[in-house]
Amino acid sequence: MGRPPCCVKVGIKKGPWTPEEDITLVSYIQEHGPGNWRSVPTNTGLLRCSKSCRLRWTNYLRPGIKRGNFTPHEEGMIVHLQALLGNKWAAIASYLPQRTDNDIKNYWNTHLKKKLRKFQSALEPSPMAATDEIVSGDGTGTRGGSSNVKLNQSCSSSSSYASSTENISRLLQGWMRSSPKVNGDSIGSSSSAAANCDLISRGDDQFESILSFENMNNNVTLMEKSTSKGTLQESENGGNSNPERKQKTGHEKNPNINDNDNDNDNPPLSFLEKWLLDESSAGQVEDMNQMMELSSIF
DNA sequence: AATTGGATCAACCGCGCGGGA
DNA sequence: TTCCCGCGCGGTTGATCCAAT
Repeated sequence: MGRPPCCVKVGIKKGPWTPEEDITLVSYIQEHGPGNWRSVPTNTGLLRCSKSCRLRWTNYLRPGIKRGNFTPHEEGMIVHLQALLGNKWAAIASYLPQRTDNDIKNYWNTHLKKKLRKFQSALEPSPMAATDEIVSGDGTGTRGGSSNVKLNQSCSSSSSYASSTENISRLLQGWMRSSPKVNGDSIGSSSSAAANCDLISRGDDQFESILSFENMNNNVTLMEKSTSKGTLQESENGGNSNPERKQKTGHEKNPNINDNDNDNDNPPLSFLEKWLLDESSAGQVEDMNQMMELSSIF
């Protein structure tokens, strides 16, 4: 019954990736490009299953990935898109090309859900209000429930591995210079935590805001179409600028892309976004205003 | 200084879909 | 038409970090 796990083979390694494994994988993909994951472990000699290789690449090593703090703008977009699409993290990630679905999912589960919960309890100051899940379709309980929202620690909590990822980043930078733009963005930076922290500390929020906004703006019609039909149909060229994230049509378990409860339970989005903005650092106001305008479209 | 418990995030698991044989 | 395989997605887990006590 059911398919056996992909990693049942004896000798398949699990757990955290080592810098050496990362370098092996990156070197291979530099040469052959991403894809054909089945052959990656065989050709590289990595003792990992194909799935693990793909995941490592898409969630961590892929160029153009931004790690670290989510900007208020990004938060707003995620809240928007989550309300619109439900827990379709891959679809949401396609509107934030610098973020991975895993990142967004984690950020939602650890930060935004709490914020929303707080927000709802602020709206309904009943002692019972805060106990319920805000968004259904989420289904997962969060571990812990403290309102102590820590900002992203990935910059400060440098491990011994961080310096190793810098090496990988250097490796990738050479590749980026000679490769076509990834995901249509021209960040061209690295996947390393260190390099990304640098990017963030330089304050490139404005750039990403513009990027995100333009990306979203390009998809207004698409999303309108999608919602009116009740199914998510990403266009090949418009919505999904990430070639690795082609959304399969008809892949949804539930044809309703909106988790039904969202419409009823979530507060008005623009109001919510304002609140999110207040909670977060100042700045981004103009972009957020644009977002507000955009939100009225929905 | 040691302990404890919450927060975070990388990685794994299981399932469904699409394409090819 | 059916079956098998590879891929991608969403949910969940576990290791680690960090702040509070």
